[in-house]
Amino acid sequence: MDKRKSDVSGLPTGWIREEVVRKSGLSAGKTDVYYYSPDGRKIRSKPMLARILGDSFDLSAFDFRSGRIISSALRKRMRHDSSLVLPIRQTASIFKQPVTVIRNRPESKTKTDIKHGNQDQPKQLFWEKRLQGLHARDVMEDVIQSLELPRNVQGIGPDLTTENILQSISAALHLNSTPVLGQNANKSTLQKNPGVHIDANQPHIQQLMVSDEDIRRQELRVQEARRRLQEAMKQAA
Amino acid sequence: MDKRKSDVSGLPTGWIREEVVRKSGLSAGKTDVYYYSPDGRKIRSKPMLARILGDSFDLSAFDFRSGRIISSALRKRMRHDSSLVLPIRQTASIFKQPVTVIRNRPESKTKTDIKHGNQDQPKQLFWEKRLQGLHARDVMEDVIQSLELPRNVQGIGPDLTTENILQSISAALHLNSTPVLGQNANKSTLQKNPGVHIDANQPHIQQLMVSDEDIRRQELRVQEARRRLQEAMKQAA
DNA sequence: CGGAGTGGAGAC
DNA sequence: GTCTCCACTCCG
Repeated sequence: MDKRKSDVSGLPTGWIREEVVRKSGLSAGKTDVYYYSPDGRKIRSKPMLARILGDSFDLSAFDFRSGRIISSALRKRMRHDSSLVLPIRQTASIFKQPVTVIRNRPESKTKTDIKHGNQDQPKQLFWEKRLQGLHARDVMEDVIQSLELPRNVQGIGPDLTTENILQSISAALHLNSTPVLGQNANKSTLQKNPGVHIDANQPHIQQLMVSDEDIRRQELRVQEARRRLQEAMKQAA
Repeated sequence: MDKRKSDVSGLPTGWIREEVVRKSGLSAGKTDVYYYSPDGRKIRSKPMLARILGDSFDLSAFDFRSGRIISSALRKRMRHDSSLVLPIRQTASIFKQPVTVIRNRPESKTKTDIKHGNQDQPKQLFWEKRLQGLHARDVMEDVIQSLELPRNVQGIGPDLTTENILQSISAALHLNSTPVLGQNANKSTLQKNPGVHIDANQPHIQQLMVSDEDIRRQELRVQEARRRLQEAMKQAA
């Protein structure tokens, strides 16, 4: 069968994404994307998804086809004919605030300008640093310890904590529709001029090799964890 | 029961169409259409119908749901990108004949033109007159006499024979999905400028009133015919 | 009658 | 042009 199911990074847990290739007809070869809600309902479009999730979840940046959060969702709004659009400031943070529009050049010129370049909201290069000093705590108010990173995962940037690096990787895994690889430029180039050389779509780690040995070691770890879980469940039964 | 059976104007004689209304579930109120072949088989879809009729009957313009020939079936083909479509003349009678396409205006202009107005094949207003002088004959080569029309069925048009009027009514009953009423404009207006005032979707008769008395008289005639048939079958048995 | 699968109008 | 979304078909 030409189907694939997978978890969905952009939705609450329990949602499943399915991709079905059309096998015949005028649209043969095209794919349809479906979601299954935790209670098993099949969802065939974003409006239908919005109806089921209700106000509990903000879908404005959710891309139905890819199943990911796309910050460029904004781009769509900017394509409207500016003469028809209400005078609304076209940025995300204060979205829907009325503002005054002043037009003193031909409309077509204005539209051309808007089209150029990346329409995403600017992103701070090291936004993770704003979270430094904040900690999740358990019910006893004790700080929850962070994960440890493998030695070959090397952060790139000024005074990044292990948490910062994890935040950076986590955000990339959630937001990217392209592979998450890390920074391509070498460390000294990056430190000379981060504003120019850092790839803002990649996490702040050096690119690294994952060897067959790494994969084998991880498999063993998973097997061991499963064995212990099995043990624990036997004890409970 | 919510069923209706009727003859099918778009199929060879002997075929019966049935309409069944769904009574419950998510699709309550929707109807399913079935056909019964002359030998009693139940047909549930157009592909199944095509398989049974084989090449003997062209279903391309047959609309399964309504049971009628839809000349606008052509419209679908005309929407394709003209650059991808084989050079085929887009008219019904010689459909699928290769022809040469000459383009000497911008393609967008051509497409815009195609979109406007009715896409059905043009129809001669008085095509029935081309059949004048042709007669069905029985095995003895004698002309089969036409029906007589009731006095209140009045033809509208130049020198229409009784046969012409019957042909016109018959075609309308076969092709229309709307009620067959006759011409709405009055006779003198029509004769002044038929090209403007004739409704090509209606037969060439004046609209007429059918009274309760007409209906009663027709019922009596049918009852009499049935009685005579019953008589004849008794004689044969 | 349900539902997978496709068609196609409308949005972009 | 391409894509989205939902109505519809067809068969279980």
